Amino acid sequence: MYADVLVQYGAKTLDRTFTYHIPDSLIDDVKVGMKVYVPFGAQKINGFVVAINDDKPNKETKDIIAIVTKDFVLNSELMELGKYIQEKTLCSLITAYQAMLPTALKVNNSKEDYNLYKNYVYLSASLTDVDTYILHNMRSKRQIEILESLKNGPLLKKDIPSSSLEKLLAVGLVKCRKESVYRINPVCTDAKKRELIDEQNVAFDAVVSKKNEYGVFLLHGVTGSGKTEVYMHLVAEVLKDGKRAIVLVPEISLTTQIVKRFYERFGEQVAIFHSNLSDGEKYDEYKKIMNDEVSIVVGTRSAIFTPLKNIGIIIIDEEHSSNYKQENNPRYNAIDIAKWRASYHKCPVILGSATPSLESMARAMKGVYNYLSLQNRIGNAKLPTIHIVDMASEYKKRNMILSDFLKEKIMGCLERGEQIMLLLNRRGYSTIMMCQSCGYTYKCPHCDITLTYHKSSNHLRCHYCGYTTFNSEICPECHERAIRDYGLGTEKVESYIKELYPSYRVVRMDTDTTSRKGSYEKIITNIENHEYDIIIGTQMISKGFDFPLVTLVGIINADESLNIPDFRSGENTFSLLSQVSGRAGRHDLPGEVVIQTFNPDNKTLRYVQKNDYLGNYKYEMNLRKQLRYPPYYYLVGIKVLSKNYETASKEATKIANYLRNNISASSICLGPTTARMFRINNVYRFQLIVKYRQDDKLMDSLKYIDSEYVFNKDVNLEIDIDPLHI
DNA sequence: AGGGCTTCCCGA
DNA sequence: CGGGAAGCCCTC
Repeated sequence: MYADVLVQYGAKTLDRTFTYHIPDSLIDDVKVGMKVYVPFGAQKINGFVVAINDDKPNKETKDIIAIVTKDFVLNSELMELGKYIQEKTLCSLITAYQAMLPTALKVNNSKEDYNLYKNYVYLSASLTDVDTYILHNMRSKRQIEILESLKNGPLLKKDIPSSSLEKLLAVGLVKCRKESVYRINPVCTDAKKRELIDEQNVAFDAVVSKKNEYGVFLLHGVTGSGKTEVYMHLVAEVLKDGKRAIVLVPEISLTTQIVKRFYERFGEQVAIFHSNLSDGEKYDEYKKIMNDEVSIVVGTRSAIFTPLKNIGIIIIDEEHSSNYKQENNPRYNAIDIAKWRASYHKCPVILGSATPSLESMARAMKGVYNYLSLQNRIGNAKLPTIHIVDMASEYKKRNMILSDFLKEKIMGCLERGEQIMLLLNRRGYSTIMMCQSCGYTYKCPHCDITLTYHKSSNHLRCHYCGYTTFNSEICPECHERAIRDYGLGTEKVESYIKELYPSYRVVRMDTDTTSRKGSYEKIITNIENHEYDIIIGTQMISKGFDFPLVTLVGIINADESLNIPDFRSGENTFSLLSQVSGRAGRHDLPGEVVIQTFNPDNKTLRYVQKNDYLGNYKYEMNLRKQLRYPPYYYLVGIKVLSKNYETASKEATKIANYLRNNISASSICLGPTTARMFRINNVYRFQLIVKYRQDDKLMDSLKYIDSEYVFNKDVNLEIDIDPLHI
């Protein structure tokens, strides 16, 4: 027998199988989807079996040396899915499989055992023998106590004093046993099920009536309308049929609150899966899923690849989030994967959002998706009142961070003992360092970007290549002592707020304060317990949070998001601001939102103020139509990278010419232009954009140019199909 | 990807 | 002539 094996390296040059002979000793054990150890040239490396057959190949073969992980096999559904990812994202097949596997099981990983073991002590003699021993040793109180306890089940070795244990082992009454245990053990607290109300029931029934077929539902529900409760009811319904469910959330921060609710309701039936788990934890959860010990997986993007069988529903919360798209190879979108898997299992996909992406909404309008809507907040809660403040006049009053209006609102809130959230979508202290005298700014010598000031270490750092230099107060250009920081970061806002409200408790939530394991959960608990009055944060505070005492949301600088030069900036700003506004007044207390901006008449902001999703949708759709952007056109982004400026430019032009001759006449190829970051780490970057509606030639043309550069060491290509940013 | 074989360049 | 870096090619 022979096995077709993919080798562990992701290089495009190796994107094909190699055929190995399966030695007799392994013939019964080698299976498709297994990791094997093989000789490869002069090396010995890991490979991944994708097919087994018995025709002898013309070429000479070597023997598979060993099986790497005996108890792990990728199932046939996921083997198929890998091919889809390869086809869809133009990555090598092994890259697709690698992306689907947790670190512990990745093909290039040779560490064998990720199990966590505990030592147990258990009775190894008959109860009669034990009781006889007890009768004869009445003075050994400690030993008797242990034996009595062991009658009810094994104990942890570490809980037994070693002197007693040694004695009991010696007389042969007990034995030790090493057992693998799970690191995460949820507890079901039997939280009582909340009943669904009117709109929720309509949505629920609509999905249930089509629960045994593939279909996509867009659940458009305003913030606070109880989407999560609908998800939970749907999951419960699916479990009743003996099927299973995947629930995706966009970021780790959101898993915390949603996982808590799923644990409370479904307990140990739930596995959690996100990249903040340790390799061992992820391995454990993966194992639970693989062994059919759980029925629900809650997690971020990568959770879509977990080997859950018999899936009855896939739910994607906050479906508009850009986090579902992976920004490096393979550039897949979890929503596409969800649709693929749902269609494989013939079950529904639920896309939930308060601000659906234009793509999803357009599909719902056309009837491609089933449209479901939740228009009202639960209970008495009303949507918050939104104010827009013009910062131009505030700057004249020297109010650089907070307007008088927002200060007034904050004070009122603090006096009433309520909580405040302030959003600023930029971490760090300040954006740029500039000389006030000559206008010099610090730039990275390797990249096309200004350096960011980090106050705590007094360093200037490039966020792309990591270049770091000391901050000097003297301008290297004109030698004046006039270097000043401009622009706002969360750090700066935090120190300003602390100065302004010294007797109140302030917390900052951004990647810098939440990166340590557990710190995130801790901050959330502390906010829930009202140990903080003011919460300052980046967009991570915008989604999903439900704190009853938060009644005021302040957006420090709405222009930050509005000014990003991307065709999606309007859409993204609308959803960011709507989402964060939705944090205010979710329960009995009414909420208010203050948006600070230099563009008070901006259309997007006005739609946010009126809470007019549909108005914004129509406005944006009109722009997209005129500019031929999604959802009217599909996009492909192609980046041409080279250390040599001329080479990059020349090759990009060559590719553009090739494409113009080899795509459908209705498609458009733009460029080449320099990419937005035209130099990163001394690599020059040119960019092409293809816009198309339907193009039978495009994929083959892309594959062709991709293959043309496989062996080119001076030029690298990055092809992004359906990019979120260009 | 990475190891081995070939080539090519420079100092002696 | 020899060593070492650089390029090239192959891997079942």
